Amino acid sequence: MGRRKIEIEMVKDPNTRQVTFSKRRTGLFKKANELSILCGAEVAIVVFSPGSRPYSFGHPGVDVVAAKYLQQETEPSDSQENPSSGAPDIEKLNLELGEVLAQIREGEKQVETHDEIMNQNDVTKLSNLKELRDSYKELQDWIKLRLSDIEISGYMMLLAQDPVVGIKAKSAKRKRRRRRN
Amino acid sequence: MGRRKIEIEMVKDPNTRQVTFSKRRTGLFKKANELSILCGAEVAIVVFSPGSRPYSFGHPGVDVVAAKYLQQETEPSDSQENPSSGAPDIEKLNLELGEVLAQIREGEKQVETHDEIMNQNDVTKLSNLKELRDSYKELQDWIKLRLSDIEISGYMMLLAQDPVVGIKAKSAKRKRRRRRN
DNA sequence: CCGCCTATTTATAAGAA
DNA sequence: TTTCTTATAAATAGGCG
Repeated sequence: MGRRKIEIEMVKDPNTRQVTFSKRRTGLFKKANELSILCGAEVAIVVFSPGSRPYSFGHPGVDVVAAKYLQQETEPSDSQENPSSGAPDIEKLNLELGEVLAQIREGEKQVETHDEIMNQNDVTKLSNLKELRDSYKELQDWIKLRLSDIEISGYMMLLAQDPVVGIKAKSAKRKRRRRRN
Repeated sequence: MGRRKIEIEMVKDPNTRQVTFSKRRTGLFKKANELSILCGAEVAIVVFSPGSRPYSFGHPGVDVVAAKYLQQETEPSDSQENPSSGAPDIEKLNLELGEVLAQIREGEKQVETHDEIMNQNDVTKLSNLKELRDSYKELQDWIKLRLSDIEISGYMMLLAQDPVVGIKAKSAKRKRRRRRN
């Protein structure tokens, strides 16, 4: 969304990368804020800049969202389960993965004929290849998004050990008055 | 960014709200993914839908980002501090808050003359009022974004108790081979 | 809830301050 | 690093299946 289209890949120039990070981080937080307001959703974000500087956003507060998450993971049977993020349909995912692999293979085959295409000076095929590469990249992104859904459950299991109980926070305002039943 | 502009406020119709949530959550995660790729940044997001269903995104993994965050918060003196998210310039924030309050007052004064404006049938003033209201809303959002930066430090303190040690995950594939040093 | 589609609104890449 | 501006690329509201 700028003067010109850019590929979604590591920005090489360190300076430009930093600028891009700043601008996009702002955009990301703004989106998160809008999501929380529009839908009454709770959001928590943590980001590390290229220089490893931490940034974050939370509504109504990162700690609140985290606590809720932990609690939910601890007792998923009480209220309702969450197949969507806790355990997305693995079967379906595998199927989709299979399709993706097929498409990737297809793409590789085309890449092998790269030289041939260049010799043919066949612009049409060349653009086709580019499109394919793009769609492949999109697929990668899509998969990553789906996979991240899986990872989270592990993450939560990870933190669910000793929930929001017995904290010895020394600066934050903790308003933990809930116990797991 | 759609057929028509919408105000950033709770979407009333539950059905529409859910749809909006789904679409925007996808968009948010996509943005997060792009940010991580473009800038080599690490990102972790946790979201609760209006129906309290959890969703998340993480690159290279929520657990990784979290661990790094905790570690950094635990020993901030070693590498470098982070005034940007840990403790934004309170002084500056207060100044900006003051300006905002002034603008709000200004806005309220204008609102008081609302009837008068209507009687005057002065469209120009009316649109001015609307603009002002909008900018006010934007300011609120902006402030919330800034304030959220402050909250995070407390959150990290909270989780920093017992990091990534002694997990008993039972479903996800945990690739935890890290110990705190 | 997911996909597709289109008219519009937003986000943002570049460049300069 | 934040701000501003402008030209463009992207996201998404509303509708339909």
